[in-house]
Amino acid sequence: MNPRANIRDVAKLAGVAVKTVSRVLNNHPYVSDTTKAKVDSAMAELGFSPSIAARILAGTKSGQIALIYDNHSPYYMHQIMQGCWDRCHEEGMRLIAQPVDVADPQVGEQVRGMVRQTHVDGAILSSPVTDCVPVLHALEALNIPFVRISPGTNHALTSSVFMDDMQAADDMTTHLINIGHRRIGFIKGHHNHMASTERQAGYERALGRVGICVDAALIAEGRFDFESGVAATEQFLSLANPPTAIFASNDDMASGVLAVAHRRGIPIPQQLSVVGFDDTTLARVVWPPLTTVRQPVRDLASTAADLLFGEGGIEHRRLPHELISRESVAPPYSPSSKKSKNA
Amino acid sequence: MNPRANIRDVAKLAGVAVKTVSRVLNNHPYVSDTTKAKVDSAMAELGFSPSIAARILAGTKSGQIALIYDNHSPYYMHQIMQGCWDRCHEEGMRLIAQPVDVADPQVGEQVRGMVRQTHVDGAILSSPVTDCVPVLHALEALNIPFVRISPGTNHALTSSVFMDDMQAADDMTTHLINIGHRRIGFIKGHHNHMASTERQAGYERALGRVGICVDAALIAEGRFDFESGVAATEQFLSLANPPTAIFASNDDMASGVLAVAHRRGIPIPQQLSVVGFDDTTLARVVWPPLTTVRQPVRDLASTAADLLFGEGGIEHRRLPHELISRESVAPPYSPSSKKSKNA
DNA sequence: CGCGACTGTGGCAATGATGCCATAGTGGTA
DNA sequence: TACCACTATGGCATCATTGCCACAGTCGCG
Repeated sequence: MNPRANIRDVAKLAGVAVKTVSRVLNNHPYVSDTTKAKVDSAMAELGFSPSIAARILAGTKSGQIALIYDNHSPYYMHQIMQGCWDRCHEEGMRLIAQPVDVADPQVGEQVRGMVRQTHVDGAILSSPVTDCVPVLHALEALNIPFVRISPGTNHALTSSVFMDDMQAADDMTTHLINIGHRRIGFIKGHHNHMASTERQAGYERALGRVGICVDAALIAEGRFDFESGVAATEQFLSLANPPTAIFASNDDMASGVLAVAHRRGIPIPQQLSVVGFDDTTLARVVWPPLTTVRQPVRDLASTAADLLFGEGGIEHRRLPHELISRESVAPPYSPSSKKSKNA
Repeated sequence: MNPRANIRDVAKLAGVAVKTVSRVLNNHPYVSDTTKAKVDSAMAELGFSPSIAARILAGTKSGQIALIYDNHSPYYMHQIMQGCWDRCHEEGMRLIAQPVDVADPQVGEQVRGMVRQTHVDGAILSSPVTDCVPVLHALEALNIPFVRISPGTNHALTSSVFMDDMQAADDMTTHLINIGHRRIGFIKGHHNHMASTERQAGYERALGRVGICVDAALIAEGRFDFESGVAATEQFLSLANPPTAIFASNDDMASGVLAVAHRRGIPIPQQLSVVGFDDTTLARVVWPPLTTVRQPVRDLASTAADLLFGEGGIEHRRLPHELISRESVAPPYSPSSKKSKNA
């Protein structure tokens, strides 16, 4: 229990060379079982743990990877971190979580400094950093491998993991159509997330397939937060011919829809159907629980770590989404006669 | 833009000794302005950034601190991280976020290994790690400074930042009493958080002050999550004489109360008042928005970092809480006659 | 004028682990 | 038998920076 035993102390106690201890630490193949046992017990006795600093300095790998993010959704990031962490832990890697500000003009320089300082072996990028050009340039220049979670552009550049946002939005929209909705409001996500565009495209594709024209009045800007969901809903409900269902691009905004509906005394889902996207915890705790698309966030993150630790070839992995039906959807409200009117 | 310029390259280009460059890097007092300028421009030209690995190895400080946590509330942790991060960033420190499992018998050993490996200069502990004995022992043995956020025990041990949980719960309970409530259900927090006990004590103190007996049937176990809020509420509402208000020890559980009420068609706040604790984002996005106690989480975290960077004397800082009134509270429901009955 | 305090700079050892090369024993094979 | 490949281990330089000590010049003061 020496406050700071080093590899030399271990070597002395075990009666072997320093280099041999190093081999044991790194699971080098050519070490006899008896030697390994001696070293292991010496390490245990001294309470030894290797200094990453020295390892970085002497070796070529640091055993650390960075998670670079700029996402303001706590639920989402919590899951991303867990997924990365779990996989890193299994692999004996250390994870360095690095928040950045993609709008900061210095962001590339900042990432570069971080990588140079910490000597991380690789990086995982979470949206919207995945499409932040200065960061991508910096990482390419540094020549370290990185994997992107749900990138929107440059798919060929690096390995990536993602889900099919367009198909998922299409599925959800189709679900609403099948139930009978014809006027479906859509709240876009933050414009700096590529997924926003994809989800909108899926929404429009589904409408187009059944011959419903896209009505610009039924598409609102959003920023993935509660407040923008509220604003968009106010806008929709003030229309002469308001939608019978609202599809928000994430659960936070869908909660905003619910809040406005509650305030106005609009029963959900009887008079207005509401659906979200992501299936964060939020979707379960609001009232009514939200029908939403499950995005396998944690799996995306751990798969990203997988790819980073893997062979190194560029690989793309699509993970399946799932439509989660809860209680926020019902057939459209019809006072008496059924008149469906498009555009 | 050499991929890896080192301090020697900088020294050569600037025409000074390596040691002088080191002084500039560390803002050492005895460096002339002209020398500093030469060195700075050389560093800029080479795109130099110092290797923390070498710095750690050679020096006594690493410029890194650890945030050790085991909290399953994404909102809470998100704010804690932000607060720590902001303050560290200002100070030029690197923050290493380290999730642990306080229930793991190995947790002490794990923390010890982490500190030894990363050479962190100090640590910030978030509840419930603040009261995890193996971790406390490990950190003491390692002899590094650490600050605890909202610790429940051993206040003398280290610096800490906290709020007055008991007083806050007392304030909230008193608020409900003042509005007219006499039967107030209380949902406890997770037993491994010391704040749970404090909050319960505040609740009981407030009741006691106005001569209301504590009714064991009106106190339910909880675990700080949505589901336990649901369970506790079901239990309360099945009583012959159910409470007219429910005080949940955090916002997640309060959301559980709302969900049950909505499902049963109980109008809130007209027939049941609901209050939470923490004032996380959740309190604003559920319906109706929750009256709750604002816990200054982010400030707690940045203050913790402050204390860690500060003089080193043991110091305790209490941050103020605030009662946030929203729309989940109203006077108790009285069908016709007003009969208040205690115990 | 001489001494001490302060300012500004340089040289060298030390930090803890790995990379590369060397060495030695062992077993199979032409 | 000689040779080679493979297993198992050791020795030493090396990574990039800081701590400690030394040294030179300047300034103020008794």
